[in-house]
Amino acid sequence: MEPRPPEGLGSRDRILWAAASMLGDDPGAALSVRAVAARAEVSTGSLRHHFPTQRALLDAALVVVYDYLLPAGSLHDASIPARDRLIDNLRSLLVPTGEAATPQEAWLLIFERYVRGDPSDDARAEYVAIERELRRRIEHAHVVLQEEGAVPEGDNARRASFLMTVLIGISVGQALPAQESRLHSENDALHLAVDAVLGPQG
Amino acid sequence: MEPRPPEGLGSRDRILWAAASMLGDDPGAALSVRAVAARAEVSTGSLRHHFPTQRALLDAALVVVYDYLLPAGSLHDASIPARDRLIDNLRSLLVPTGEAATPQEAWLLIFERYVRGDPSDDARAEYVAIERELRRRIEHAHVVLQEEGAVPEGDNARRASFLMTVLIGISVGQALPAQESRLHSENDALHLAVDAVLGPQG
DNA sequence: ACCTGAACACCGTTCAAGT
DNA sequence: ACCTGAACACCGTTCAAGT
Repeated sequence: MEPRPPEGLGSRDRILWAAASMLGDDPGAALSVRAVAARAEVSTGSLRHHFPTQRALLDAALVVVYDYLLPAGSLHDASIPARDRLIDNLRSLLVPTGEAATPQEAWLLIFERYVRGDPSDDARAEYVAIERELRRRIEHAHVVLQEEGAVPEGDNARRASFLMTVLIGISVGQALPAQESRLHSENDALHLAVDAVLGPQG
Repeated sequence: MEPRPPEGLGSRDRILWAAASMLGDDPGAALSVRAVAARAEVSTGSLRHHFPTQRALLDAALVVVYDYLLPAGSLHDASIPARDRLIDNLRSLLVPTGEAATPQEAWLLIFERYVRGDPSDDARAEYVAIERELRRRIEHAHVVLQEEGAVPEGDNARRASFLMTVLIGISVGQALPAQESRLHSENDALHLAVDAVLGPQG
């Protein structure tokens, strides 16, 4: 039942294949050392040799998944300022997908499934996985921009966590009644948040 | 060196005291079963008896910290840095009030009244008024701090709008399922947001 | 350099056994 | 009911030892 790594791959590539395939099975998967090493059919020591921390492994796996396996937006277009690309990337996460056509529908669904009436452990886990995947996409955007030197080193998980909070705030704000156009204040919030994260110079 | 629980407390209260004191030492503390149990001087089994999961323990500890130990409105206390007072002020807006006892209940009510099924104009106006009042409180905090010269001149409405978005994000985050303690990331988000608004020097 | 697998120092949760 | 502490099934990281 367990999928096995393609033949002819070196250890490092088997590890990346294993991690990517686990994210493919479940984008919110936890990626523990032992689980990835087992699927890659290498030892935990070998995994640690190629990827000194879990962060390093996760970052490398996300590059494989998002840059190599999934279509890219403007993220890699070096002619656009890093700040704008990050904002584009975040904005793309705000677009409702799946069953929901509007922010109202989207959040009503989310609350129905994951908030109302003491949701089951399965339901909770499902939401946690969804959020983790979004977080990872944001982290990945940071890694890409960092590789260009366009974004300073720093705690990308922390940055992603903050930006996730701002995105939730904006998205819920879209669902709530408002007197005037939100377009300007949403844009403004995204810019302020991204500047807070990228540092003074932007 | 290790602080010891006050005498005369029952196990449950010793556990809460231990958890609260650890959060007092470091709001980002991890609160592991063993660490809390050790400071409380009870067994892990006893801790689990009173608080069946880490979530339950953390939630109970947060109630102690925020509702019981920190009821002070610090806005006018010039001995506290402006930045900290603004954060305190924002945090006070996050505490559920009225009919709702939890963020879950609060947001379910809000969505029921102001989002589901094309709300009436009256309902919409009601929400707009609530949000305006919250915005005003945030703006007011800016004004108070500006009068002291502790906050630079600037567009307070814009600042309040951004902080409102972040507060909504944090509050909805509190209602949604999460795997780990949100305490640290919430704190972090508040700090990042306030720094973004107050400018580089803080 | 690359790899192994044990060891270390942690987690949260469960549970038989005591009082 | 309350409490104990061992046991279980996990973590991520380190490291001596092999090739």
